[in-house]
Amino acid sequence: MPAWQVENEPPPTSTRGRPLSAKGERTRRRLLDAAEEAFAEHGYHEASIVKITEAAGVAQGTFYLYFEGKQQLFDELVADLNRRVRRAMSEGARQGRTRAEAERLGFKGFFRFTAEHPALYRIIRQAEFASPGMLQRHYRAIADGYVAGLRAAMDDGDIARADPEVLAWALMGVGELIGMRWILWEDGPGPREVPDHVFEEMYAFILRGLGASR
Amino acid sequence: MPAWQVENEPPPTSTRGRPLSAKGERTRRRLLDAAEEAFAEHGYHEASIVKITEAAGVAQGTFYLYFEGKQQLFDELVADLNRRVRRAMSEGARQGRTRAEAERLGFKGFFRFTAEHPALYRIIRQAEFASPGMLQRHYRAIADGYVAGLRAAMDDGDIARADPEVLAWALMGVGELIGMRWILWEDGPGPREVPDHVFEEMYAFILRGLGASR
Amino acid sequence: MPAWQVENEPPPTSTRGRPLSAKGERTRRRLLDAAEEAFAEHGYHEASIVKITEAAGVAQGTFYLYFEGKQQLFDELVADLNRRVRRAMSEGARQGRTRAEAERLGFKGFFRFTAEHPALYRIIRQAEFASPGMLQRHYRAIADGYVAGLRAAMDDGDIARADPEVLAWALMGVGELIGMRWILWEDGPGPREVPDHVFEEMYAFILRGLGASR
Amino acid sequence: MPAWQVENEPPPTSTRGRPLSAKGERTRRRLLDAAEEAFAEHGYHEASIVKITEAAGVAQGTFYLYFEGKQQLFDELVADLNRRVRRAMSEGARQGRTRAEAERLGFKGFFRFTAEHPALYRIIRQAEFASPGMLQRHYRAIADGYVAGLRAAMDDGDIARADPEVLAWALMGVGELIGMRWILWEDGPGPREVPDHVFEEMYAFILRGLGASR
DNA sequence: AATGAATGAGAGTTCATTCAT
DNA sequence: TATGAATGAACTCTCATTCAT
Repeated sequence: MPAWQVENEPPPTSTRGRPLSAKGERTRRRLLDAAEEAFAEHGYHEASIVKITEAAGVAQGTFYLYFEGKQQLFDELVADLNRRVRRAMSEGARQGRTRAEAERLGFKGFFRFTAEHPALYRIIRQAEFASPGMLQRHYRAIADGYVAGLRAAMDDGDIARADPEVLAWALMGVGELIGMRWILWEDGPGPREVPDHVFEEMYAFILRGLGASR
Repeated sequence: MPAWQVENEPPPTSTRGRPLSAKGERTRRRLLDAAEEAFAEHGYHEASIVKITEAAGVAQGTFYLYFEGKQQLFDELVADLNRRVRRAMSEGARQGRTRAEAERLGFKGFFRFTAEHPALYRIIRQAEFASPGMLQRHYRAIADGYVAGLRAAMDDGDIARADPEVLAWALMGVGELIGMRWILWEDGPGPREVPDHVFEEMYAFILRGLGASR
Repeated sequence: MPAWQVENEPPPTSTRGRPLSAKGERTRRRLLDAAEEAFAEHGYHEASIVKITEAAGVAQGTFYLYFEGKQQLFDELVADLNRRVRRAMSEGARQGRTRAEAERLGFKGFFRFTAEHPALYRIIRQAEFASPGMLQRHYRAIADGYVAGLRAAMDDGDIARADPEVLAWALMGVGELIGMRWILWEDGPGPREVPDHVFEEMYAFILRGLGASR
Repeated sequence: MPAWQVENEPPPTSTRGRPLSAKGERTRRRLLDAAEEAFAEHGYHEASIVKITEAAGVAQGTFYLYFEGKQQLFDELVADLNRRVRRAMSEGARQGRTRAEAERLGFKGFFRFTAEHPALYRIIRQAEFASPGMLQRHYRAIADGYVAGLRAAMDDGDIARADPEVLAWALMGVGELIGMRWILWEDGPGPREVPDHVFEEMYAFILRGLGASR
């Protein structure tokens, strides 16, 4: 029941389609990291190629050896982040010995990831305009994971029967706004997780909402 | 208990101190409407002043007679929309004869408004970068309404005791993602409300989650 | 028999379609002139918008108030030059009292124009790649004028019967390479016409070739 | 009287002084061929080194082992094509048993070559800006061939006395525009020669124009 | 002999904003 | 109150060329 199982990603290639040398792969990674930070800090439009390449320590032209353009880079970043949250959620869930525990840890995984990568939120939210297709794919992929988990839980009688699609989006919404409020907008230095009591209150709300037998 | 009661602020009707003539007010309104549509359709950056003034049928220079710049226009739009959703929610709530009914109708009001003004979502979500301060104010104002309502309901024993701040953000999250999924992303022509069964499933989830006594 | 009669051109407008103010028309003219010179001197690709606007004494952005882009400017220039050569040829021809004289003066008109506007050659020849469609239109329009004139001359028995389309292109070729050799490539300052004896030798060749009765 | 006899220059086969190995020569040839096609199809500026090396199947850096730069490559291509047209014309002429026949076949040779190598036209015409010096040399070399042939014909009384330089450029012009119109611009697949009747009409025009005794 | 990652100047174009009218 | 021509900085992207391997 690692509901958000992540497909294997293809090895990175250059714009011309050739596989990358070790050095090339390093450069590409530097660009991706710089871009993630720039997009998260300034937003899609203000994060210029100049800023990104400067931060990565390469020339402007170099950028186009590894990405087709700004848009494609952004898309790739969204896909990458999506893969990574889902992996974080799955890995969290896998730790649980009971299903109930697994679900709980999946949620925790989500918050832990967003605490460590606030860029997730900030990049995803821009996708509304910068890359609408990717945005929908992102939510869809997470929703699918929830739907699968919820359906299994219903079949086992762990939670009340209800439309899992509706519940899935409700759960995502809860996670999204709680995370936004207590992780993203909490200032001060360093990564910060959702405070325990907030998590507990939220999780209690969810369990009751789902009609959990326990 | 119109929880999101809107302060009776006068709509801004002056520029550089001088009050606006009737004609001026009309021009200003045309610009605001054009901007709302442009921002919603193209996003903050792609919605250029040229596009906006063209749609409003005025010259580019005219724009700067009514607004200090693009940013200030956007801020004003966010504030305006915020006022309008809150009024829609309050008005919904006011129709209810019991508190339970009021809450339910408040929620309905929110969905009705977003169905009629998809611009709300699309503009709010951009505010993350285009106007971070306004974004927080927007959510804060809605959360405050929920908090007040929830607190009252707890006091009356209608729902279980819990941290109303957490619940408020959870509820907003549910509304946001359900609306996004079933209003914003549902294509086809014309405004479209959340389907009934989705609303019911969602609302049942919420009631259970809040521990509503019925 | 002004065979290259020129259609009336529409009044110039701005990019947004509005008719131009007097000042606007002056700016537009300055840009066109600067562009003609730049294209003729440096060729399509080397003639950058920066060079053109600098020569015209306006900012880069101003360019786009009057033209959609570099390509469209170039096309317009080709159309403009085409119109002007044809007018020069027609006006030459109109001076002649007999048809024979008219033809001769039409040819003279062509050479006079190219002497005064070497840009014609240099711009037309680039059109091969910069704007293939315009290039064909240019030659076609001139050829049509020749065909009409030749047909009339055949009907009157002034020249031998032959395929006028072939003859037209042959005549254009003669004019083009003679002009290139003796006008364009002749250096030294100032405009320079084809030397008299060259013109006479060339024209004798043509008359014989056409089987002119005298 | 193979008027356009080509000097027996050895094809260039060295770089930086060192003679080329067999493999090197093959690579160099591949680059030249790729370049001819690229220049003909896209024009000087659009034919990038990337496109050329890609088409040739070598790395970008390899290019600079064989050529000093784009410009020099282009010059060499022009020289090469010039040599080849002239050879084609000479070889055509050599087939003729009488001078008259030789001249005619020389012309035919020109058209046959351009039919098989439309790149000739397209590359030459770009030379106006890409390599002005080469352009003049190209026409000069062909004109010289015509001049020699015409002078000989005049001495033999085959054609009327006239300035051979003027006639030479007139003839080149005729060939150029007829070829452009009926070879280059005739679409459809595959190489295409000038239609017979066009050739005949054109050639009759030329013979009359030259005052050919036959 | 060959590679291909890297460069950086320069291209065309957009756009918020100003200001003389 | 309204215009719209003009600005110029900033943008994304291309490309001939170099050079360490």
